[in-house]
Parts: sequence; C-alpha cells; structure tokens
Amino acid sequence: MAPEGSKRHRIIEAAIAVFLEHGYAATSVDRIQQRAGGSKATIYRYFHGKAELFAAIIETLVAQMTAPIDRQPLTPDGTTEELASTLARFGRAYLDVLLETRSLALYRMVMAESGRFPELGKLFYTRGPGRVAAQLTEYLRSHHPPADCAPDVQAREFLSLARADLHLKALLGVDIAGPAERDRTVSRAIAVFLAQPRRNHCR
Amino acid sequence: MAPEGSKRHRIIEAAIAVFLEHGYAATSVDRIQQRAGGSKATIYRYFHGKAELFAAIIETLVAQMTAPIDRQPLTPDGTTEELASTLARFGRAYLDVLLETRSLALYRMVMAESGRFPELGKLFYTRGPGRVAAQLTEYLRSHHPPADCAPDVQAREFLSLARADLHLKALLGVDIAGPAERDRTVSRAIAVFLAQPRRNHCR
DNA sequence: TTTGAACTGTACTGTACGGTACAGTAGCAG
DNA sequence: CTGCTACTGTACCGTACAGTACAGTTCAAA
Repeated sequence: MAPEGSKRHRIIEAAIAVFLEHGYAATSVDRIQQRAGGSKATIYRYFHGKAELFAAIIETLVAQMTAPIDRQPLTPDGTTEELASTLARFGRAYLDVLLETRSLALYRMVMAESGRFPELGKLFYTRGPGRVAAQLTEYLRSHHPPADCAPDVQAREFLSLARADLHLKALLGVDIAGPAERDRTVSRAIAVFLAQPRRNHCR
Repeated sequence: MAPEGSKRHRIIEAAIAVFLEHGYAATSVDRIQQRAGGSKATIYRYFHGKAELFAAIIETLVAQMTAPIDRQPLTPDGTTEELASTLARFGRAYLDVLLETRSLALYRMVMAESGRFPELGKLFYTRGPGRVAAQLTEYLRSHHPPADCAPDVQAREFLSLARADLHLKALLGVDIAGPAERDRTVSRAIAVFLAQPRRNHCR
C-alpha cells in the first residue's frame, strides 16, 4: 500500500506525527506539508482532502498498534498452569499497548471524531479492540471450554478486568500506571477470572 | 454559582449545547452567542476566553452527570441479599449514566482536550469517575469487610466489569447497548464479583 | 430625574485555515 | 531532443475564527 521511501509514505508518516500530537481539528495541512517536505499540492494529489488523509493514517496506526498483541502466542498445551500464564502474557501485552503514548493519542483522536465520522470509530473498533477480543475468544473457545459462560463474554470480562481504570486514567491524563501496577492489575484479573462462578450465572 | 435566569446561566446553557454537539475546537464563540442571545461582548465580560468558558461548562456537566448516581442509596441493612441488590442498583445507575448521549459527548470532549488541558482531565476524573469509585469503596469498606482484597481494588474491579466494553463501544459509535444487554452485563459483574477469590490473591 | 452599570448590535482587526492555480523543474522513456 | 509525469514553490481565494472597540440602549437604584 505504501512503499517505504515513496512520497505517499512520507506524507503519511508526517501526518501521523502531526495528527497524533495535535488531534484532527487542530492539525493544519500546512504543518503536515512542512514536516513531509515538498508541496501542499502533492498532498492533495494523493488525498482528496484532510478527512481522507486522516482516515488513511487511522488504518495505518491501528495496524501498527495491534502488532505486539498479534505476536503473543495463543497456542495452549492443555496443562492447568497454561491458561493462567497465557492470560498473564496476553493481558500484560494488551495493557502495555493501551498505555503507550501513541495509543492514547490515537484513542483520543478517534473518540473525538467518531461523532462526526461514525464509520471511522467502527473501523477502529473492528480492527483494534474488537479483533483483540475475538482472538482471546477463539483461544478460550477452542482450548478451554469452561463452566457455564460463552467465551466471548468471558473474553470481554477478562479484558475489562485487565484494563480496569488504568486506561481511562491514562486517557484523561491523570497518570500512566507503571510496571508494578500493571502486574498487580493483571494478576488480580486472572485471579478473579479463574474464580468466576461455574453454574447458572451466565445469561 | 449560576442563578437560574441570569445572563451567565444562559451563556453556560448555550455553551453546553454547542460544545457537546461540536467539541471544543469546532465550536465558535459566535455560535454560542447566537444560541445564548445577546452580544459577544457580554460573553467576554463573564469569561476571559473560550478556554475558560469551556472549563466552566465541564464543571457544570460533570456535576449534572453524577447526580443520578449520587441519588442511589448506599445504606446497607446487613442482610445477605443486600450486597447483591445494592450492586445491581448502583451498577445499573452507573452504566445508564455512562451510556447517556450527553455523557458520551462529554467524555469525548474531555479526552480529546486532556492532552492540551491536562488539569481539565484530572478535574473531570476527580469529580466524575473517581468520585463514583470512592463512593462504592466507602460502602464496601464500612459495611462488607470482605475476604482478602482492599475495597478500593474491589470497587474498581466491579465498575470495570459493569462497564465491560459497552462504554468503549458507545464512545466509538459502534452501538449503544439496550436495557437487556445492560441487565445481563451488570448481572454477570455481580456474579463474578461475588465469586472472587477469598485468599492470597490480592497484591 | 439623574446616574451608572449591565447589556446590545455591529463593525472591525489580525490571523489562520482548506483548498486551488499555475508556472516551473527534475528525471525518465521513446 | 521530445514528450510525459511526478513533483515543487509560491501565491492566492474565500471563509471563518478569537477577540476588541464603541456607540447606543435598558433598567433599576438613589
């Protein structure tokens, strides 16, 4: 889609940097052009407008962000400790991605504009958080058929516990949790997840 | 602070409507003035600029939003069913507030601008989600001293389970959960909360 | 009736924006 | 050399914005 040294690639790289720093509304095409080098006319040759350029960088960014999570192996060996250790790795990788500076800026931007560009929010959810939840669901379904609750419900509950309020606090600029707090939160998420009720409590 | 029929009150009401609809950057003071009636000079008599007006409406809005949650009684009678029913009421009220259209717009706005106005995000957290968590913490601490985990950790875990991904999906414009899904989510949150491990799993 | 403060309406300044026009250049293919 | 395409630099258009200036109006208190 965007060969490494191409003009289009340079424009997208510059747009990512400027949009992430200032958000959609406060970003001017002139600033992107200054950072990318070359002429503003070239930007308008590749993208029909600011909005189209914005949509393109969201796609690029969400793919970049989910990459570390995709790399987490979800191939269980069936042992009893395996579920806990997989959840620990996966949960921690998930939390680390959520709390990255770039990720936070991306979430802020997409949420802010999803009122005006509803398709953008849906695309972001499908390719980002939705896909992560689907991966965990698939793992739970195929390898740990459990008690009494659908795996998709379990997956979203585990991810909610792993996020806890750390994501919200980071998004609001309150603070960004350090490694120790992340460990604690994920450990608790696993403990609560594993202790969940076994009968008559789903649906 | 803002007497009902006063000019200042009219300006804030108008600003709330316009900011909620368009976000901070895309809102012009002229639009607020058109909606409030009167003159732009009057707005600048009460507020030193757009940013100060924005900060004022955030304070007003967060107070409005938390009101329905404040009204939920957190006065247990000590029976066994009481914890579950209190959590059900509180959790549902909390979720209902989060999924209101106005609340979603407020969250989007504050998140979008908390990069540029960090104090704003902190104020919003302290007066909004932080205060709700503190209320639940206090309830858990004083009336249901439980197993092995600090009440503040328990409170944020319950609220995370109650939110699940419904808030995120609503913020991104994917969909807004209906009453049935809200009921299911809160019920599950309670079930998982009540089944949480009793020993050696906190910290 | 006078005084004074709150308020209005309108016009204005300076700046910045998204987007376009256009003349010109670099480099490559035939 | 010719032709073509990608690209550059700069100037420009129309619009919209935050914030100010100012002359005039309302209205209540003294």
